[in-house]
Amino acid sequence: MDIRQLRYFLAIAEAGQITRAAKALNMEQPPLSRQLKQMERELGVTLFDRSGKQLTLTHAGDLLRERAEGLIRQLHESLQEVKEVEEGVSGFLAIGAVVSCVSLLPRAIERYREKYPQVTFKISEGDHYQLGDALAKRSIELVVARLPFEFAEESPYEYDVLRLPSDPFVAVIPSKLQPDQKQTSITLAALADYPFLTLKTDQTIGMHKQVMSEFRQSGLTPNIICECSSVAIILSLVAAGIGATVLPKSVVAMSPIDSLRMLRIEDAEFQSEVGIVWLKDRYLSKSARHFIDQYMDGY
Amino acid sequence: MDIRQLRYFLAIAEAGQITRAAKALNMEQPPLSRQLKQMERELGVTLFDRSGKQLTLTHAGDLLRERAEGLIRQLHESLQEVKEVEEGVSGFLAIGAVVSCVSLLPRAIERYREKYPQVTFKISEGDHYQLGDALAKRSIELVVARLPFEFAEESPYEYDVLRLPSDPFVAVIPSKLQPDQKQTSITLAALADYPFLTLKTDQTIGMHKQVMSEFRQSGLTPNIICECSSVAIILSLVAAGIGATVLPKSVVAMSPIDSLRMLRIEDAEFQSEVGIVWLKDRYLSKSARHFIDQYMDGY
DNA sequence: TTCGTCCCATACCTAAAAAGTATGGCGTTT
DNA sequence: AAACGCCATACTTTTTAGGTATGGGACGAA
Repeated sequence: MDIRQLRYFLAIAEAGQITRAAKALNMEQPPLSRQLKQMERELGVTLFDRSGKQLTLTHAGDLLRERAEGLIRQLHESLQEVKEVEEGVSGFLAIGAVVSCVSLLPRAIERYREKYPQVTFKISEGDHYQLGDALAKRSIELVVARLPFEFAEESPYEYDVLRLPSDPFVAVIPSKLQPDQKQTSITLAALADYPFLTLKTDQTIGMHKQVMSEFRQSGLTPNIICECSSVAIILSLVAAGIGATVLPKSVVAMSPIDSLRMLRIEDAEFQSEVGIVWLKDRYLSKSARHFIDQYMDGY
Repeated sequence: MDIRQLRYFLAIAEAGQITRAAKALNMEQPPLSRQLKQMERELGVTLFDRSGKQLTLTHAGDLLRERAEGLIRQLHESLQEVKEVEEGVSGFLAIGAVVSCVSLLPRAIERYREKYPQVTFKISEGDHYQLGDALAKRSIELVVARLPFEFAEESPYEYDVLRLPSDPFVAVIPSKLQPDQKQTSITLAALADYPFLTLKTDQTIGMHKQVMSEFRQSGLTPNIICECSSVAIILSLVAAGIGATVLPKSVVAMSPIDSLRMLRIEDAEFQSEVGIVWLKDRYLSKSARHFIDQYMDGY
């Protein structure tokens, strides 16, 4: 049974005769007659009562008419839905982000949804390793992360990257250890005097290395008293006065807390590169492309 | 977009590759490749991500898979339903009956539903004229009526008839006018002495004529004091003692009332022929055929 | 790295199915 | 009775799907 045959059948049912239906379908009468007959043979069913001068539906035919109308309507709707997903105006977009970048998402998503209100999001958070894995498994399409995006010695995948405006590192110091309200910056050397907290796990070590190398270039070695695995932990420790740390500005700006102060670092060109990362030469949904394009256009 | 293509698409989605799907479909790989490509072109949609070694569904493809599965399932179910209606195991059966025959329906329907519990009924009641009209308009398929089934001088339709066991006419007499409890029969002559009620309207005159002609053959002329249009009216008038009448036995037996008595008519072969009537050489649903067959088998 | 394997895509050919044409039969209408 | 309208059949043409041969690209093993 074929969609075309269902259409033919409906045309005949509506016209009440084959000749007129054939005209409506822009075809000749004999092929239509044949299709109807074949359909009835295939189903083992009499669809029309031909005994009168006018073709009338049998009970079976009337039921088929109802069902066929529904099916054809549903088919159209489904194809329309599929097209919308393809065009990126509907469907969903799965994005992953490292903790230190989640603060960038709300604004981006808000902007995106202004243009494509039908698109929903699936956001996951993880370290570079988890996110790279998720990309490979295609459970997410885009990653927002600190650059460079590396999660293993040698990944078998290649990535495309869109660099976002870089995010300057700032010093984060407990208010109680830095009572001078007017001071807005600090030197690396002064910073190295504080007990130091760093964001580091076995899996995510990139930012830690970047910060350390900056100190090392100035001949300094901070006194690391704690390695923390999450931003929430490190900020709460700083707020409690345990020590100071260095974090990308956007991370700190997201959660302003009275008990800690954010200071510019005077003597270092010290920035965290942030980027949107995706698998190179792999299929990217239109939704994901739109997300990227939004940044491309923006800057 | 074609059902076949949806099947192909689902096979590919399930197999994860075209070659294996082609094997499952008992066809070669190139035609399947082409169909998929054509489908994507037709929809303007990328359904599979071919960049990996394994074909994976895009978001649009995944949506189409869901929809296609639903559509194909529904199509099968619909065709199955249609076949069931054709076979007469499902659907409905529209029957008309004259008032004096409705008493025959309950048992017939009960018996029918034992065999075809999925079939529902639409019953309408009317005179010969209305029922013939309904047959012509195909709003009913069968009529149960007194024979002969004639409703106009010349009907443009021909009918097929299945005669049912004939229904003897009985005299119906008010208990108060016939106090002898033991008497079970009466002569035409005795009956003609009662004030007579008859079932007759302008449209339905058959039974009246039959009864009158029977009296006439015996040289009797009943004293007709009232023409009634319905069984309910005539029975209530008899019960009230207004007069006597003659009705088919089944009609009276249906509603036994203390205040009236039913007597066999001794000296007349006096029967009402009952039959199932339908349009000759016209389509009859299987349900209707089954209904007729049930009587054919029964007797 | 290179070779072999697996899979998809393309080009070309064959087969099947659908559409078109011509025509005849049947029933209704005038 | 003749004319018309509609359906059905037989036959032809066109379209579309399916099959065969083959090449290119990715992946894995040697």
